[in-house]
Amino acid sequence: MASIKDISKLTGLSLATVSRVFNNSSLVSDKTKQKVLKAAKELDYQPNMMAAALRSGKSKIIGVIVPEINNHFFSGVINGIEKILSDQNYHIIISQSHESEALEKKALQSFMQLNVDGVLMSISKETTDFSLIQKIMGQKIPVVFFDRTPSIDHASSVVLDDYKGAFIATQHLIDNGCKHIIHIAGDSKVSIFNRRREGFIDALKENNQIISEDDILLLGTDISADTLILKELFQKYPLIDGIFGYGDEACLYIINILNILEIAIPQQIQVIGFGNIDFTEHTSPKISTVDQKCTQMGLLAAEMLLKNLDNEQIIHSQQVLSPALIVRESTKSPN
Amino acid sequence: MASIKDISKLTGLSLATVSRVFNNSSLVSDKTKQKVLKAAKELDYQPNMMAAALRSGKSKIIGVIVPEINNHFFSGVINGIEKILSDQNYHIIISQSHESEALEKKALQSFMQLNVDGVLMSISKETTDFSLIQKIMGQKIPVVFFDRTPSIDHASSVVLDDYKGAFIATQHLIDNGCKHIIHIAGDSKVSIFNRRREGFIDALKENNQIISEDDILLLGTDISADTLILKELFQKYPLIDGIFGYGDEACLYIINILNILEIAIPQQIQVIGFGNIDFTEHTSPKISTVDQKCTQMGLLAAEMLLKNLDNEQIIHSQQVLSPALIVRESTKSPN
DNA sequence: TTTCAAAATGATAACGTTTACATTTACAAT
DNA sequence: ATTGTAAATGTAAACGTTATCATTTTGAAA
Repeated sequence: MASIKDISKLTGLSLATVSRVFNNSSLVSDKTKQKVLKAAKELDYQPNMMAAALRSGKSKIIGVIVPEINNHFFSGVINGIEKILSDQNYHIIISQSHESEALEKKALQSFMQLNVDGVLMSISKETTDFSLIQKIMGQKIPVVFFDRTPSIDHASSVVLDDYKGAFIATQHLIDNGCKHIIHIAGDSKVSIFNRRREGFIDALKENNQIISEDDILLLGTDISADTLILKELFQKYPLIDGIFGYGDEACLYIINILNILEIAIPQQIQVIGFGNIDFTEHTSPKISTVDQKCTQMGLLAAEMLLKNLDNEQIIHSQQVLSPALIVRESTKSPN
Repeated sequence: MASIKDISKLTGLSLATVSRVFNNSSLVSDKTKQKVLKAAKELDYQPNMMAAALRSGKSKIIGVIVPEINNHFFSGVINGIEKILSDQNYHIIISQSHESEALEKKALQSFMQLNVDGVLMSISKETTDFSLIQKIMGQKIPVVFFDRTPSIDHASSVVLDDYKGAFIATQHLIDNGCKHIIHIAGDSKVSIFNRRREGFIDALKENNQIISEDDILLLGTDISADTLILKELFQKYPLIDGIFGYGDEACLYIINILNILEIAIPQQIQVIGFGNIDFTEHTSPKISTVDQKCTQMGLLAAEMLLKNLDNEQIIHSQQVLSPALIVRESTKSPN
């Protein structure tokens, strides 16, 4: 592999000037610049990131941690992140926490050894100890959280207004004439799922609808058991006419159960999800849902990080994105 | 950040011995080893990968390129890769080609600048020029391809027997009594989709079933247009009783259309897919499919790479995995 | 005690950059 | 012609490791 030294020899210029060319320093004449670039091409020179990183202290690597890459939402965020950072010649290293605090810690350790210039992350469900994250932040490495944020002061973050998303989804069902709506809730360890639940409850309250304990269900483990649960619920409350699921997968699952119970969607029961995952467009009926703006979240998080990479002092800011209602076939169109 | 130098000062040992401790060299006494480790803990020492990589020429980084991380199959492979490599203290850097030759090239360039020790990749649909890949292989950097392999001599690879998978899926339909099966084909630029088509054709031939041009369709762009196409096809050939889709998403799409056309699955038409993506278990009916052994593919590819990382001379080998039939509700059970 | 090999440690030069500082060159102003 | 200043280039020391070679220590055998 050719190095800067070889270019220096070939052109007769010093190491410093050659280096300056690749860092497009202003204090190098156009003539020598061309000479260097020509030699570089001739020798098929590839800059050695490791050496540059070692010397400069800047690795040009950004570490990204998500719970699972195989998740429509997170991979959408990653796409947004890539769009911004690869333009700025940053290398991105993606790690998965698989919702494990230990794996998340391991990834962060790895990032520190690799001397990443910044971190973008969505914390795992399990994580309760933020000391390592705070240590990294203490070392003046900018960190931006997206979607799932830790309870830490002075943290930069981009999140979705999950409360609002749940609220507009529920409001949509109410506007469509639903009088008795139930909610399939997500893991209460995840704060965003709790906020969706709150949005659901408040939308009902604001419309003077009554909610009982029975109206919020945790399903998704065993389809035959869950089918029975729902069947009994429908017998107990025959007026149920709307379901708001905490996620699109949950809706697919519920729709499956409703099909088994031979309940017509949206005629008898209207169903709305959360996420706007690709498959919602390909199911029958197509699922109404709430778009999470994943790509935009990635773009914003990356931009926020970039600002802190350039600036000397780190500025913390919190951004909240508004979700968008997507009406398809599993709910009626409001008149 | 504490360095090896600080440990050296604190313990009074030379840089060399301290370094040896972290590379668990055999020629360092147990006593000094403990002393060094204690000092390391005290100073919260984190080895600097960049420096080590620069000096040793080994970055301990493996580059992985997949077309899309948001794809059940590829993310499954990545999980397999991670399992093997993170145990061996390798850092994994994942890039997406998004099926673009240019982005794939960019990722490879990036890998070279980062001095990756090895590459695991599945090439993009678009890629026709393998010169950069060959250049990397020429530099004695081991490369292992998975799933989608280039037409290159002396390449290590792990692939699925897509032909066999298509064959057993089709055979399953025939065993279930299907007399007229059609195939929803995938992009002919992707060789694995072509092999699936061949497997389909050969299974029919072997069972003395007749195939016409009409029996292989390319759908998936416009659902109302495709509904019309299928409606006309079913009118022309009322005996159609089986559909083999090149992928699970295609099946979801087809099932959606069959629902619109009010055709019963599997009573009137049996449907089988390819991939065993999570959602196939949550649809109604649950989709019969072919498992692609994605995690196992990742495990094997990573192991193959590891062997070549240790060995001085690179040994090329090709491994072919056998797919497994998964029978669910969209096909009948064979008697 | 001496001898010698093996085990353990040390000194030091790399690896390929960047960068502070020093030097040279170019060229306008005197 | 001389000076002064800015632009361009050069020198050399770092960055934190590893690896070669040299040196010391250890401890068993003679």
